[in-house]
Amino acid sequence: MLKVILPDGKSLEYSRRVRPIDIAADIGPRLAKATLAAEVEGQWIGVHDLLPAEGEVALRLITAKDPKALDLLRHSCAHVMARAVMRLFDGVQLAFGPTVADGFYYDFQMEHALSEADFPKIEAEMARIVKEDEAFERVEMDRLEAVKFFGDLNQSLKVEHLQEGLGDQAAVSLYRQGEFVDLCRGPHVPSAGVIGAFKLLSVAGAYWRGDASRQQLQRLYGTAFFTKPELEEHLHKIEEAKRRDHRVLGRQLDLFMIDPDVGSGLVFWLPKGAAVRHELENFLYGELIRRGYQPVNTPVIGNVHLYEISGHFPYYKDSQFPPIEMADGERYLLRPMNCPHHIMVYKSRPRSYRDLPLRLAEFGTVHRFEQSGELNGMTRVRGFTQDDAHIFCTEDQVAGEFRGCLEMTQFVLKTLGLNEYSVRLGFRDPASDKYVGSAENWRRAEEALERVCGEMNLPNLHIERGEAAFYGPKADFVVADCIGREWQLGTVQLDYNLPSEQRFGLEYIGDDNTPHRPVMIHRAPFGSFERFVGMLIEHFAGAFPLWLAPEQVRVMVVSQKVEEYGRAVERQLTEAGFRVSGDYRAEKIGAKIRDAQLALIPYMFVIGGREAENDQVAVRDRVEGDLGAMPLAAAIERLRAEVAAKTVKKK
RNA sequence: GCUAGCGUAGCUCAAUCGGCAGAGCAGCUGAUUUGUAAUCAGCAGGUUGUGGGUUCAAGUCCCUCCGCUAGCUCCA
Repeated sequence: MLKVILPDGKSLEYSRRVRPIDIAADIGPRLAKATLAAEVEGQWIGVHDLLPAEGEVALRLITAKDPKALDLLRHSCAHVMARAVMRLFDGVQLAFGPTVADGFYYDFQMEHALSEADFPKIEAEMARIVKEDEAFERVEMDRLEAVKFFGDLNQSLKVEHLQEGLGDQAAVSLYRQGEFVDLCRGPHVPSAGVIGAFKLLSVAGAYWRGDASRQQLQRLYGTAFFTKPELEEHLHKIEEAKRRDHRVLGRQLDLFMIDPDVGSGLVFWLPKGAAVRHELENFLYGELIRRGYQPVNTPVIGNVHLYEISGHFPYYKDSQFPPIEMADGERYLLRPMNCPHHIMVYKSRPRSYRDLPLRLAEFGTVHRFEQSGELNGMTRVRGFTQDDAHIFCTEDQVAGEFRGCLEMTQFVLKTLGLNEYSVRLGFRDPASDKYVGSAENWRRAEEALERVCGEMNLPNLHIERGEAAFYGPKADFVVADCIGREWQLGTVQLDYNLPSEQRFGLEYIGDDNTPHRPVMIHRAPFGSFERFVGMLIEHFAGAFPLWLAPEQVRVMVVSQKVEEYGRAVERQLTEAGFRVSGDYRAEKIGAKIRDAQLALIPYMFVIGGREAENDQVAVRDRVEGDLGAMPLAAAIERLRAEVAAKTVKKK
């Protein structure tokens, strides 16, 4: 006898083995039709899966209204896609087919190279399968039995996974839909007919089991929704996002460029982009001074010997610009990071505990030879400037300093209105051998970090094992770009390694008159100016707040008759410290306004005969429109206040 | 680096089966002197990413290299 307890407290009893679909049917035929899955003791199961023969289970029926139901639908759609591909092409080996943030993919190994030209054909076959509306069916199997089963089907990737990838798991589950069957944990929607709308999006390569040394599979991406309007809205959103891509806006707004003749991944900051960066540098510099940092400037190249001591040189050899060898045999490396140089500043004289914490800051330019396929606009480049600093402190000061770094990063992000980010604690993967330093140091560092972060109110704080730097654990501020890719911006990293005996052997004399070892903190609130500004362009869709706008005001004359007064206004704005330009073309005022609107200039000062007579300007706000005429002095005061407050206007 | 796709004027894009490289915007010149999102006319702009091949003929087909895009791998 099985007792099924429903969420509303009612219960049903069964003396035969039942499935969720049976229970839904007993409650009502309409519910049976709408039920996609069931939740039993926190686990989702399929509608056709058998419940236990006896005992008591709490059961919740899942319909399309459940937010997680979309995942279920997409995973089922992935199976439908794989089925269509297998129907259309020969020799298809199945790999994995999970859901991702906005859709799903399936990996295949097959002779035919898939391309977008194949999409209509595959989509048509998928539509046929959806129309056929066959049920998904769960099959349980002993693992060895499954090895034979997939072996008979010539699915060698599945056999390999069953033999090597599943540990000592004894039984596995398969899902079958018509002639298609795959190893799958499930659950699935009851039948394919539930899939209301789907679309294939792209095809790309992916390594078997994410290992670059193994064979490459073809990964087919798609997405699915319960209804067509939802799909269309999603596709529309993707189009909108493309419009705010920093690479597109960077060109349109003349912010930056990359010239392949100079080198891939090497960014030119054009005058307008440089203006934005300059404002950000000023802002950060002020914060550094306020928070007790001491700015330094250090060389952008250094003797290879230095990086051998730090351990970077042999370790990251492949992703560095190769060293320059001089006639005397000395070798110099374009620096891939600033830390060793700041360490040399620390070492330039004996240090006392009274010097600590020593906070050395530098907008330091570094170069790394990233693989060509990893380059991306401003977000992944080969030369970039970090808003870097290194804090040398005592063991006792670590928690407080680390906290200070996190607070500064939060302050910076808040000032810019960047509130959508998550904080990732990158810890060591104990199974890997890529880390240096004693297990004891790692344990201490990770504990300290977790404690400090836990005390603060950090958004979406989560731990990821294996995400640590090779020398210590870190806290990364991760922001998603307009098409959903995640980028690490700010970072705070703890380092017990570089100060150690094996590396630079840093010391300070304590109040007990004996030498002690300092701890190092690496931190960069922006990460790099390149990546940060790339994200900011997308965040603001190119419409920077007044204090950052490359061009803050455009003066425009209604007629060239008042050009003289216009130029006087422009001069006064320049003298008041604003970035300003003037439009004295023989165009209609409507055309000038349109051009300024498209250039996303925050303020337009319109000047005609009336203003010229009264020493006024007609102020137009890019977002709010015409604000009417006011004395020039009042307009300047208004702008000053807005710049000082670093106001971020909601669109 | 790997897999796939793409590369035409400064930008966005055309060019049917391999048959005279073209438009809009931007630029320049002239006219127009304008009141809150596009005044009109004209001019100029190209070794179709590079190098090679096939062909009577290549933007179009094939190969090489370079670059870009998506994903994978990587990210001190």
